[in-house]
Amino acid sequence: MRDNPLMVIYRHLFERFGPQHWWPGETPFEVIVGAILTQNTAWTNVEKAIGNLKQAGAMTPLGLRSLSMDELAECIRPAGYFNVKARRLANFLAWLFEACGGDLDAACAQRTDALREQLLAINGIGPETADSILLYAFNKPVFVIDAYTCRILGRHRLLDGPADYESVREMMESGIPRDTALYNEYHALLVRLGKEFCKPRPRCQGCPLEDLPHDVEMADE
DNA sequence: GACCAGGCACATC
DNA sequence: GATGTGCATGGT
Repeated sequence: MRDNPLMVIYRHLFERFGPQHWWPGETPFEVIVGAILTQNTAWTNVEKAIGNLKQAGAMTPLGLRSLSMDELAECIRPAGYFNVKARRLANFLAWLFEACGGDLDAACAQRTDALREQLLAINGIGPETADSILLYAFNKPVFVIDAYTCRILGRHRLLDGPADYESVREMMESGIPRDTALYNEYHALLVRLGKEFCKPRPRCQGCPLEDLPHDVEMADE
């Protein structure tokens, strides 16, 4: 395992950045709401929307369900795409109450693959959002793949060209020990690295991976 | 003012 | 099946 490039990257990142303590949410429900709100959106904007929801007493399944669509959209306006995301939150809630009686523990008690399938069947929850919920709200060992992950792996020549979500996920899950805490930390570290060094226009000087093989010019999106 | 941010669904070819 | 487009706010 020492020479596994994925674990080499992990060690570099952990040594440089330390534990990230993700996900920034006080409850599993808040993590789920955040996962939907952060779709293609900066987290700073999501925080404002979460603050509005808390102020409205809507950071529980019942509380959120009591809001009208207009009230919900108004609360989450700062997170962008507010009409779309209001519908997506409502879709998630509808599933939670219909399938699990509004009880997240009941949802969590299911097999991981069955739960993942149900989440993916909800309109507005795609693979990244589903896996973020599984890992960070339900503590299931599912590796979350996002744009940063693909970009970083691509630039370090660990992907053969553009790869689809599932194949990248399988690569990560088969390449590192199946461990929820490790998955949690690793993904958070990749996002941290991505935010600081691996934007579409990369800034590689000082990057903790700058001594590893990489190619900043590679077309990767 | 352009670019970017922890995507996804849907239309079109 | 692949590719393009709409959705929207706020920070840099």
